[in-house]
Amino acid sequence: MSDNANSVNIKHSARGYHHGALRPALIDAGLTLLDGRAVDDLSLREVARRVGVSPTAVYRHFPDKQALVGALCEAVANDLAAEQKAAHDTVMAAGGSLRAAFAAMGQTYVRFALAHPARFRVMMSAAPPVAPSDMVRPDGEQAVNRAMQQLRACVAELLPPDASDKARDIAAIRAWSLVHGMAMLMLDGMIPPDEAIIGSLNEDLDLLGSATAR
Amino acid sequence: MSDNANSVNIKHSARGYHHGALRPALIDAGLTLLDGRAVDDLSLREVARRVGVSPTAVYRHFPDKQALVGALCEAVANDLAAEQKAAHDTVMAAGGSLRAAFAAMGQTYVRFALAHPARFRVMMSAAPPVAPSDMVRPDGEQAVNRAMQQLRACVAELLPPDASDKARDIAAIRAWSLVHGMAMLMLDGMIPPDEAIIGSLNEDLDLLGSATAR
DNA sequence: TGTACATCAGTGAACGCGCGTTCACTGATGTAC
DNA sequence: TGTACATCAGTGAACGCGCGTTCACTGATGTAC
Repeated sequence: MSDNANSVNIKHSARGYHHGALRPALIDAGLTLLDGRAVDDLSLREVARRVGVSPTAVYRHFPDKQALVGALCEAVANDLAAEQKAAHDTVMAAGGSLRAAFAAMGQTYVRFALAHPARFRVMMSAAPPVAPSDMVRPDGEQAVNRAMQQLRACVAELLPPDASDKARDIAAIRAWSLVHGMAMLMLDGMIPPDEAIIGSLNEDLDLLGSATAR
Repeated sequence: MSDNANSVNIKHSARGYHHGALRPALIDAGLTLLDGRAVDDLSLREVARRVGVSPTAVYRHFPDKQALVGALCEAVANDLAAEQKAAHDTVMAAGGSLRAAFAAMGQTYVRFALAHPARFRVMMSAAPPVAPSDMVRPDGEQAVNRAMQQLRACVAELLPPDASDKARDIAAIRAWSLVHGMAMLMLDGMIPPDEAIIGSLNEDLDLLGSATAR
């Protein structure tokens, strides 16, 4: 879905696109444009332009710009989830430990962020920053969280059977925080995007896993 | 500097502000406006408006908007550094361990982000997101890093004397990543901003300290 | 102490820009009889 | 098979908006003689 397919020229008839073909094309164009632009520099008009369609046409498929961005967010979350799953499965298929598979997922997370900074950021913008007054999650942006279920599931398996649900939650949050923080600091240029640093996650994730087992 | 001082009405003469008084007032107004707006919704014109000055006046003190934002970034970094130092010193003064002081700094970091989401974000935007082509840090935005020296210094003290420089770097990066990731995930509404979760940093930072000591 | 003058922090009007969104419309597609 | 018609995904012009930045300017301040 996020493949760099040249989404222009998929017109097939004078009418325009085959039924339902414009929506995925718009999402694809949006993702492609995000490789080079900052998140806030992405405009509805630009997406339409890239697909070769008038800005108005977008409104046939999304109620407004926010909905378009929401669709982008979901697409990115799905891509990341797929890459994480692949990393996990590859390690397991090669006879690796569950912990090794867990670490591989974390490293995939960071590498994904580095490979697609703006996509990664738009994914995190799904849930709008908490407003000062309402800290409650506005729900509806659960695509990312769905993607994170894998991580939770993996963490849960790493913990001893008698671990409480709360212990599992905390462990997952710790792991996600570590990996997410490293990704963000690298994206923001605060720490160098070195593979050596990403590699150090192997040990950390291990630690986080065993530590919470207590 | 970031205190919520009412920066309007500091005019003293028909001429306008006392020599050099506008610049800090603009920074102060910018910080205040960031409590309620998203980072990208902050405009130069709005900052000027709040101080009660024409947009053009800003250009007497900053070459362009980016310079204004850079000044905001630096101010926030200094505020955070001050709060971290205070947290550290308070623990130490109460006879706490160096590790406890270290953990207190980390928790202060997260709480600061929660208290001032947009300020925190503008601080991280100091270094523009790494462009696809040039991964090199554009330097000049070292205010944040200067603020992080404290953390590095504290981590260094926690490590055994024979630890290599690289080990110290990695340890500091781990700690910063964990704490930063938690802050960002909370700001983005991905995990609840619970004090219980922030409290769990006590154990984690401990672990990171001892783990890297190996 | 007074006058002439350079400095410089402000003003206010204007610019061009791209944006998200709305409107009335067009014309091909697919369906009912 | 042919005709009438509803559907609906597109068009293109237009809107109002606030933005960052520029321009020529004004007028108080501080200094030199």
